Amino acid sequence: MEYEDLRIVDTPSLVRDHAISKLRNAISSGLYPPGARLVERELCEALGVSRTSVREALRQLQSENLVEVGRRRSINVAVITAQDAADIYMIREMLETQAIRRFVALSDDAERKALAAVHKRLVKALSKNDMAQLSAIASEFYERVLIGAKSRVIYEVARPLLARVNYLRIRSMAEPGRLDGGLKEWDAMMEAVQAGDADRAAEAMAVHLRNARAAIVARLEADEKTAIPAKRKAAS
Amino acid sequence: MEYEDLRIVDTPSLVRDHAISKLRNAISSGLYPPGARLVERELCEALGVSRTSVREALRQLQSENLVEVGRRRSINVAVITAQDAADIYMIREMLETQAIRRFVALSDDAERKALAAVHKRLVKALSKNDMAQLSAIASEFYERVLIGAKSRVIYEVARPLLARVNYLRIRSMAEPGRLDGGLKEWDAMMEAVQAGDADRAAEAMAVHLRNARAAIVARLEADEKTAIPAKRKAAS
DNA sequence: CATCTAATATTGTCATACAAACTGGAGGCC
DNA sequence: GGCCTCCAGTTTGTATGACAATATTAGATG
Repeated sequence: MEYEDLRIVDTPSLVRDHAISKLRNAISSGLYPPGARLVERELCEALGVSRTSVREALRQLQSENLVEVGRRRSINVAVITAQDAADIYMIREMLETQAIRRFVALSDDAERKALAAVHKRLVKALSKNDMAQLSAIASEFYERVLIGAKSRVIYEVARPLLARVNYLRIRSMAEPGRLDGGLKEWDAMMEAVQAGDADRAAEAMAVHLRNARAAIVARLEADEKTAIPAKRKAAS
Repeated sequence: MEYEDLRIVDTPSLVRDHAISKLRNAISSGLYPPGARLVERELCEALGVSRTSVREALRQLQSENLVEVGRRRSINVAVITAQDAADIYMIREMLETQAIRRFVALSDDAERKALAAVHKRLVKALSKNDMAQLSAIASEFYERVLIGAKSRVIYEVARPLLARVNYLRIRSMAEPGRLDGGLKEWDAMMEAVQAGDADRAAEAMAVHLRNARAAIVARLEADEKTAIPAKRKAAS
């Protein structure tokens, strides 16, 4: 999920970036669940960095809408409502259908091969019902499509959206029937990409995201109906 | 362009936010042109705040892609290529047509009235050929549409895109013929909104953004052909 | 048991400090 | 004169410590 830059030039790896990616992971994985309060001092200890760095990391996560400020200036993991999820998936559909079209048109051989490899791993994980693994691989698939589309802007806009729904994916894939349906969707996408058929690839992506959206929105709406939790604490 | 929060509760106005909005303005207005290097110490002096605050502000602007890190860690005002601009406008078209549809469906009377008022000011400024003014009002128009669409997600995704092209708008509107064409476009949008015709409003927005895109991309391509400036300094 | 008050935590901001990387120049060398 | 090297000054990244203004909690009190 996280790739170290292997570029020869320039990458003294910043403490801040490390902190950001740790926090992102903690949120994606659900270690810090939606609504959990993030206390600077605790994060300093947990990450072993100074408050300076933690604060800069938080500012960035804030811009990415992974965390939000509560009424009293507290920083909480962002809560995604059913409405939010519906909108995010709608926008993802717009962006990622466009992205996969460009992937078909612009990707080089290595990129297509790499995508196929990811797809293969996906199928394998799918057969094992390993949700966490599956979610991580799916993330990588989407991301590779975005990268192969070779548009800085599309990447910059779509990537944060991916990050925001990351932690929802595990649950959505656990919806009954979602797994099998999912398999066909991934296959269709991959096949269209390899056939170089942009229209079909885009349509397959659209179908996939619409189905994912339906599953996630349904789940969130069900959640919202049952529970209005007042406060949630972070996992220790 | 910048509205102070008038909410009764909670708004001790942070130094950091002040810094962010000052910097945003400086970039939008062209005071800090694309490529200009932003030196922390200078910003501290200019803004009269500590390095801590400046750095946190920069992190945020960085997430918003208004500034980017140069090869050796320097922070520069983001340079937008013709390709970037084309993509940004493509995405804006997707998002803002959706937004104006929702505006038509969901806005209340006050919001429609406010939008009409902005439109009126727009027309006035247009007749005076006051580009800077015009750009600011146009910004407000787009923003009000986004707000009236009542989708947190759409707003969060589209708003940074608006900010990124802000400084380009002045130049694009100066393109010959763009002004008059622009007037018709705005009128069409406003009329459709007031008629409650979502389809027509969306189409008008799409046409408007496509035209704006064409003007800006043409301008940027022309620029890129003539000059490959090595370094640019910030205005003092 | 409800409330008010005092002790404690948390956030926002500033001032410093210092290492590492980078920049620009002064001299020195050919 | 042109070129290279090494030194001093910049700039960024990070850590600390301090302090005011609020929140939150715990306690004391009726």
